[in-house]
Amino acid sequence: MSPKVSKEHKEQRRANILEAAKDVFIEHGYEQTTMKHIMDAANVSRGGLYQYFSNKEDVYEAILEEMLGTSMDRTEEVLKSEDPSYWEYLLRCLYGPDMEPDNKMDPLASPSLEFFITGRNDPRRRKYAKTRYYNGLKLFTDVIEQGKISGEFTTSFESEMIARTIISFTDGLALDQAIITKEDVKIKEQSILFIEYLRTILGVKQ
Amino acid sequence: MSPKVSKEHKEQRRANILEAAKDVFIEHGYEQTTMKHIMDAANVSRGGLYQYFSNKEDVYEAILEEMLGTSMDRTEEVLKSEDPSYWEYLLRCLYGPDMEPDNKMDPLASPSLEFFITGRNDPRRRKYAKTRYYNGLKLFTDVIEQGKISGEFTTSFESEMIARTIISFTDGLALDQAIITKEDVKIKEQSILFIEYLRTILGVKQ
Amino acid sequence: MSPKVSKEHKEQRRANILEAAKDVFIEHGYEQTTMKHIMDAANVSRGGLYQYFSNKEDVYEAILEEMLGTSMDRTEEVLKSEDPSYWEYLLRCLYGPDMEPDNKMDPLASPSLEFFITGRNDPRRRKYAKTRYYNGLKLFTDVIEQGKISGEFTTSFESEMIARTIISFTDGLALDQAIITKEDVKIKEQSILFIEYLRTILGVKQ
Amino acid sequence: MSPKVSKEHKEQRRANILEAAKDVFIEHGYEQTTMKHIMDAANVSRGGLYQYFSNKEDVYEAILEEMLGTSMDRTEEVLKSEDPSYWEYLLRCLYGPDMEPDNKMDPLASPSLEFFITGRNDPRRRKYAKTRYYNGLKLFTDVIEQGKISGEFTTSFESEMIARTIISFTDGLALDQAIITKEDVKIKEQSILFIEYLRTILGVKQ
DNA sequence: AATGAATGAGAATTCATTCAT
DNA sequence: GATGAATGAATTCTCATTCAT
Repeated sequence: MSPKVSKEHKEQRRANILEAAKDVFIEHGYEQTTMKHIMDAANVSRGGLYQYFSNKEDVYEAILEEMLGTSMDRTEEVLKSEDPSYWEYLLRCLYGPDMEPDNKMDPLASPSLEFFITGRNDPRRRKYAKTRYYNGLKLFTDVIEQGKISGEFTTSFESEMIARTIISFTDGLALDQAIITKEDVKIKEQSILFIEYLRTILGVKQ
Repeated sequence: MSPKVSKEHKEQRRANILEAAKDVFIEHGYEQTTMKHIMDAANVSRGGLYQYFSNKEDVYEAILEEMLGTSMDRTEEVLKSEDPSYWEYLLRCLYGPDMEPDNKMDPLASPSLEFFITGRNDPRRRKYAKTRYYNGLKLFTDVIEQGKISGEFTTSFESEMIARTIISFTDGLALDQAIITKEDVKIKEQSILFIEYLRTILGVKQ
Repeated sequence: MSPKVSKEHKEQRRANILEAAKDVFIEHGYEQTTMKHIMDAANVSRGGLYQYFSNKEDVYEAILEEMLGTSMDRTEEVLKSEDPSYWEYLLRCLYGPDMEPDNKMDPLASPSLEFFITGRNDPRRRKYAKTRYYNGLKLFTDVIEQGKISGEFTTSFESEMIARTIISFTDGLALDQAIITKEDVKIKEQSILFIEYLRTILGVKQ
Repeated sequence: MSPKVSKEHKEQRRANILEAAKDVFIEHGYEQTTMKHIMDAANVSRGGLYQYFSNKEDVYEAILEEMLGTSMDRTEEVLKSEDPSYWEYLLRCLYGPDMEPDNKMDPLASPSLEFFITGRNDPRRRKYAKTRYYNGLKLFTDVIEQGKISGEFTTSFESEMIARTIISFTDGLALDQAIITKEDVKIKEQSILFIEYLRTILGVKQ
């Protein structure tokens, strides 16, 4: 009656496939990746793969789901932390715990942008793109709003519009580094300048 | 004896195909478009199409070539114009003659980003992406540099870095409106805020 | 020590599977039905199902076996009954105890015809089809023959040929109602006419 | 501008494929036949075949279309012929010009029945089955009706019901010979008996 | 040059069957 | 005996590209 292999085992297997799939997507990009690539990377048979995911899109959606979940979690986490400063909080959201911009970006950013842009006429994919956008928008808007309330930010600009700018700029950076080269785009330097901009526009009090 | 007429004819035919192809790429996106789509839109036979272009990539490269040419031309044009103000000059580059940002974007931006991002591992495509990037970089850097020299801009930031920011932000905007929706992205409002930013960071003198 | 109980259990399980399988075959037809369908309907695991039947054909053969058995039984039964009239006896065979044709047909007729016709090049299936045919042929021939001997039927036609006609017509009716629609085929009306025909051709004495 | 290969050539090719496909369907049956079989029999490449027919069902529908067309034509033909006798006319419809039943049946009858019965839950196929049924029904009903009017048939039975019987019986015969064997079913003898039946039930006047 | 029929490689998907636990 | 995860063969279908005319 009870299943031969534990449910955890299935979860594990699924997770393994996803891990392998991520690598493949990072290496080949979304469009170029085939189910065969994933099979080979994950060491699953054709049928095995299809047991877990019904097609390539399904695999990628699972990855996105995970990413969105992770980002939500991180957001929660950050929100709970009794950060003394919304400014630092914002920087942490953008550049990680050390608040130091570097030249690294999420390697899944490229295949994700590819997934979204090649599927921009497909409602299903569009929905994922929107979720991703609005998740970010909510996070940044909230932080800025809180900072305003606390008196840390003295800007007269709309919080939401600033939040949008953060996303647009970040996406642009991700896009450019994907299609050109990390080195060419000077992500780090641009980020530093962008931080300056944000500080100014938000009217961050020392 | 002379092939002049026939050559003109060929040019014409090629141009027609490209016009039709643009429409198709705008409608379906780069990946989804097939040679059949182009054939049908351009009213050419299969063989006819292959006489002018050896594959889909070739067609799109021709379109890019034209776009790059046009942008270079526009740059030249603008540079020659005895614009009294580098600031206005910059705005004209970004938002056209009336310097007013609106919600419209180049409809070819989406398929182009798609072309670049899906082909980011292909040196050939990457080269196009780089050319596009560096063309823009050169233009904006030059203008800012000139503005500095003339004393119109009083910034202490590196011209090139500001130029990069312009490109990244613009690309991000283009990307977001492609994958979400014009309305959702509030291009116009974001652009207005971005102009404010530029004005500040460049230290534009009235 | 004795496997009696477990054997009964197995029989029961097998019977359950067959019952469920019948429903599935009736709903989806033979070809469209997959082992998965049967598993789900019977609430058996994949391996469990294969313990009892080695493939879909095997399942259907078991159903046929049962049907043939039932029909033989019914025949026996009817034969034993001290029916005063072979004519009524014949009608009972065709239309059940009340001898009234109606629009209902055996719901397994359709999947069975499908099973036979799609497998008409397979000796194994053909054998089942023949058994079914000759079972019926034997039954009807016997009844007619008996009726002749008893003087109830006064026909000069060969009993076997009339029996064949009964089968062909019945099969035709089953086929047509399967591929068209019960309503469209007017089974009941056709059956009434067919009874008239039989009465005439058999020369049934009141 | 004008096509390289004449339209007739395409028609010819299509017809060739259909001829080959018929043979294959007759040999393997509808379900067992694959596109590969047809490709090989017709000596076309995969792509070539798909240029003419988009899938197996499409191929078979073309065959059916042709059959229905042919049967309609034959009907027209027969109707135009100033046949002196509706009875002979009817026999010609059923058994060809010589009005002699034989053991041969249309070899496409089996795959067609298979096509209809396996697709009985598919509205598209059902429509073909209905068309086929109602075409026949119309033909036979008309002939019988005419025969009644002319006084040649003196039956009091509904023409339509007799017509239905003709179809059901014919279909039953086709089915049985498909799943058993021509020899086993004694088509010729059954047909002779059926003619007797029809003569009686129609009240054919000498 | 132009045509469009023909080609075939490659990707996706399904499902019967096996087999380790 | 039972389970259900895993396998892989078989098939469908699409499209870029070639090529005879």
